Amino acid sequence: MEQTSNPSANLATSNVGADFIREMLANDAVNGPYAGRVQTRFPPEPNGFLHIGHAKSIVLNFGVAAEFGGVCRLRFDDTNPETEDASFVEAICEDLAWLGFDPGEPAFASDYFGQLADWAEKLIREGLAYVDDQDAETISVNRGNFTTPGVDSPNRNRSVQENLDLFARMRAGEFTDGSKVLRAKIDMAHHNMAMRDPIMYRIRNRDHFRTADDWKIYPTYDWAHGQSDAVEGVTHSLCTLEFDSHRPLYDWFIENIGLAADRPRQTEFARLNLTHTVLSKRKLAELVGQGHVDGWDDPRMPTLRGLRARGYPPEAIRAFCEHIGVARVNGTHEIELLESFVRVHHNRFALRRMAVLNPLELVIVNWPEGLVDERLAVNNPEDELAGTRKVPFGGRLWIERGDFMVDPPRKFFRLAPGREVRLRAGYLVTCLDFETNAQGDVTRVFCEYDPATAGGQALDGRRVKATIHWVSVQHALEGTAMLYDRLFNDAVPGADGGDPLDSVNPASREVRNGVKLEPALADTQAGQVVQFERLGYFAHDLNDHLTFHRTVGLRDEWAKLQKRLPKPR
RNA sequence: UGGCCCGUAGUUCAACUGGUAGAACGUCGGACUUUGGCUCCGGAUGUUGCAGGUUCGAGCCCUGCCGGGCCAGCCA
Repeated sequence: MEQTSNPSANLATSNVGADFIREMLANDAVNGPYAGRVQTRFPPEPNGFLHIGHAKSIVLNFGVAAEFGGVCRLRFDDTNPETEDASFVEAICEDLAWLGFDPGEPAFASDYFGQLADWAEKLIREGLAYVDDQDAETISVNRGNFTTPGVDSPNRNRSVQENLDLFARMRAGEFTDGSKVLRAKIDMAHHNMAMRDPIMYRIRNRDHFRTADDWKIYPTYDWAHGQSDAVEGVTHSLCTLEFDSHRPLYDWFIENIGLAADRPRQTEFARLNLTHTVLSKRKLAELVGQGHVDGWDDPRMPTLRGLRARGYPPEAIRAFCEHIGVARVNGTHEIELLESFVRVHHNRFALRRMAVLNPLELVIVNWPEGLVDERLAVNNPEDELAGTRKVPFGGRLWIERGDFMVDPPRKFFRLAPGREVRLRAGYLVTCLDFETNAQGDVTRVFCEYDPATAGGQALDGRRVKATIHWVSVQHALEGTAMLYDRLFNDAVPGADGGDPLDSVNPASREVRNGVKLEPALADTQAGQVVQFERLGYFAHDLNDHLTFHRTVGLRDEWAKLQKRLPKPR
């Protein structure tokens, strides 16, 4: 065959420095048994929602297939009727599509139950599988442990005829759950526990969401996965590191069934871990179950649905997954890196709006009574095509409480008595006075504006050190802001050996009602992400109008400075 | 305890397969700025887990330690 006609062949020499999987693919394109063909799969179990860890696998599997001119299929590993159901199939397809990948016509391991059973019979006939009557407990004990070999089951040497008969009756539903299993006959003394006569089928007299009551026996992961890969023509079966010790078994099944040289091969890579969160289905379920979050789609959850509600764009998630690459080292990525990708995307595309989260009233003492000035504000300085909008400006404005200080430290550039600042897209104002209540809290700030600075520019060229945002009191809409902090206080929850949930941050969400919003915010669509100027990116709630979820804050030099400065009065 | 996998800046990855260690994020400093954002420029950080060995030369090869992860579901 002429390799020059193979588009993948060119990649073989141009992938120096690529990750180990792409290097393998490039090499296989030329030297492998697949004639340059690449086929991968994304194999979720339909018993939970996709999270960002799955996104890494999706981006890898679909990405690599596309790069090498191959295909990647979505296949549901639906081998356990006890926990799986159709609603998850739908949710997973939705989330996959949202991430930017085509679920196509998904495949199901259950599509191959018939083929699997035929192959199982073939192994029985060759004396490589047997029906075991021992109960789960006994099987477990007899499997031995790391230092002691297992002991053979008394049923290990049943005749082929008897095994065939028993297996047929298992299929027919003659036995109760757990009373019998089909096991591969490999080696009870194998140093790899996965090879000590692993279970291929267990009896479950229970309806499956796709095959209904067709089957009374269900294949285990080990028996179903590699064979499903083989049926579909998968060349490279990419999975996570914990399956490393299962690879010999994956190979054993494939080889003993007698599949051809272009059979699938398993390669493991490190799963994704992120600081300040958890990515295990079990722990995620506990967060929901124990009420630490509102649900699987809570904006604090690392699920795709949660991230979507939080305002994380699929583009940023994909870019993050591509950036982190793939290796065999089990590590933990800093959540800040993901956030950085989120900021990069929104900085480019999010419309700028003004909102005041912690309002303080500013009165312009020389503002003409009753005058409303429609100021023109830029929608996105990073995108001229985003245009401008009008923002009403009056004599009473809400400003951020943190933008005024009675007795500011040297590095504070914002408003203070005697200080002049710019009101974004408005005017330059100088603070003349302020008012406090009985507790000494500032209740109002009095300023004088310079009428010659409309738009925010002084004709005499004088400069101000700060620009602050504002919302007209008279025109302000009231909304709700959900301010999120890390879900877990510990960078790596559970690293100390305790329960990861022990470090759940009880203050991971602050609900701020009565936030002041500029009128244009009324037009924000469900799910749309805007930048509240100087504060951060906020995603409009999917259902509640004028409720915004803080996606991520802006980088904040002042906040960093404050941490180093002595506590101000 | 046994087997397997893995150790390179704070973090995650590179280093053309043996030629003297780089990037991104973070961090620090500066420039610019109608967002203390963005952008731009610059700095710092490594005994390549440790100890030997092979070699003219080792992050790459060998040996031994140390540390971490995974494995004893009829979960995946």
